[in-house]
Amino acid sequence: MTGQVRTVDGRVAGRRGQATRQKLLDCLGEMLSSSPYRDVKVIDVARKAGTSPATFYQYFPDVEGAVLELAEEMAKEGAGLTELVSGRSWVGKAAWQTSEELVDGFLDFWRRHDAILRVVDLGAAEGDKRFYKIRMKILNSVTNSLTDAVKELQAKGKVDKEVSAAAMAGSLVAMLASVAGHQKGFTTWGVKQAELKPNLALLVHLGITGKKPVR
Amino acid sequence: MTGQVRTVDGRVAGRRGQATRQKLLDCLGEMLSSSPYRDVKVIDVARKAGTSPATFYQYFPDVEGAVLELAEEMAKEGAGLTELVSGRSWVGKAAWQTSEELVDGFLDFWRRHDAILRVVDLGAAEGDKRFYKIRMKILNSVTNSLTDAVKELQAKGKVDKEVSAAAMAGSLVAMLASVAGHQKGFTTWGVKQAELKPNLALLVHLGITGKKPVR
DNA sequence: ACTTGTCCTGTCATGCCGTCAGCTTACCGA
DNA sequence: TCGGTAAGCTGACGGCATGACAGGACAAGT
Repeated sequence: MTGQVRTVDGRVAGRRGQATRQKLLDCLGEMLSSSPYRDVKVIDVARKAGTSPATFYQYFPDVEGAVLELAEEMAKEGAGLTELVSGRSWVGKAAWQTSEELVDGFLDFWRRHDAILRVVDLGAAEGDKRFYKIRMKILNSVTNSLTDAVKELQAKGKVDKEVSAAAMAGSLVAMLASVAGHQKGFTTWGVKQAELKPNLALLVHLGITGKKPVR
Repeated sequence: MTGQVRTVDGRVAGRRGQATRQKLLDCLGEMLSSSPYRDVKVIDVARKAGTSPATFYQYFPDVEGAVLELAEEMAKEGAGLTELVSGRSWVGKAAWQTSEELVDGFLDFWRRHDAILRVVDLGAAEGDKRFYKIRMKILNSVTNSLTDAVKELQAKGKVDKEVSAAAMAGSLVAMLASVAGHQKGFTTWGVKQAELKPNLALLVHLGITGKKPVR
């Protein structure tokens, strides 16, 4: 289904080609971490990878195209975030643990990929469907699981029927994503990581179960 | 305090100068709404304003500098967001109304300024202190008020002492900002505005008071 | 009309973008 | 071993954005 990796002009990439392609992607990732997105130039990425701009254009249509590729890679790993929610219990003490682990896992993932996620976020906010799709792919893995959790609790009568499961899950995940994206900001401002996490977990718990946690 | 408006080379701008400067800012704002940040070029802004690139550089060091100016303008208006929280009641039915109005006001403000806020968000996430400061200026007006509200409730013994007021307020505001930034995304996906707002209000209420709302 | 200071633009050097033709390298079958 | 073929890379080029400057246009006061 994925087919082979192809160059822009249609050739199939061999071993060597894939290597340089990957090197370009790696260097692009580094550049994104170290300088503003607006200032990342093809020529810099190429230089950093020890090759020429022309080579870059052989594998990617432009910087944006390469970023999409990078984001795609990350999204695959992001699918694993589902496991932070699915199959977990949202009752009693276990619910608190579930909340904490979800927050932990989420913040960690975001911290590891903050540079690319920033750009994906921007692209999605600007209305670019390709970026939006990738963002969804990552967030949905968690959102859907959370939505199911809420619906299940509703079925048992433990949560008000009025609550829209999807909206609630979506809002919580958006919160996590946003806070994760500005983690550095929070700490610079004076809120410590140590008190940030429990509060996020508390909000998640409140949002899903509608009750204060039992610790 | 603000002093006079000055050109890059130090001259004070007169009436006519201020007009073209403002026109450039307006056009920049439009461009930001209609095309990706990365693709906004000085020459396009200048053309749209019916002037030349050289004129642009007389008033702003670069695109980023002009965006900062635009953001500064918006931040002034954003200070008014405080009134959505300060002096409101967080007890009983009134608390629900306060929550709803806060969400309403916030989403509305964000929708009106989404293009610039996107860029400010990006700049802040990338670690640019100037953008970060502006973001804080806007969010703090709400965050501080919310923090006070939580502390007050804590003093009355209505909210657990363990809760970090600042972290809670910060997380809620981050959530609002994030959801606001992806409003279009939510609707495209299938969550309607009508069910999004009550759920956000519910989360705000839960976060601040720790209780389910009385409607 | 002349001066003064503000305001705008033509022009130019510089540097990045994106493309192409052409060169080198690796692989493969005869 | 020897082409043949496709993959892989780059130098070079026209085109366009950037950013600096000097000089011209304009308004207001004298």
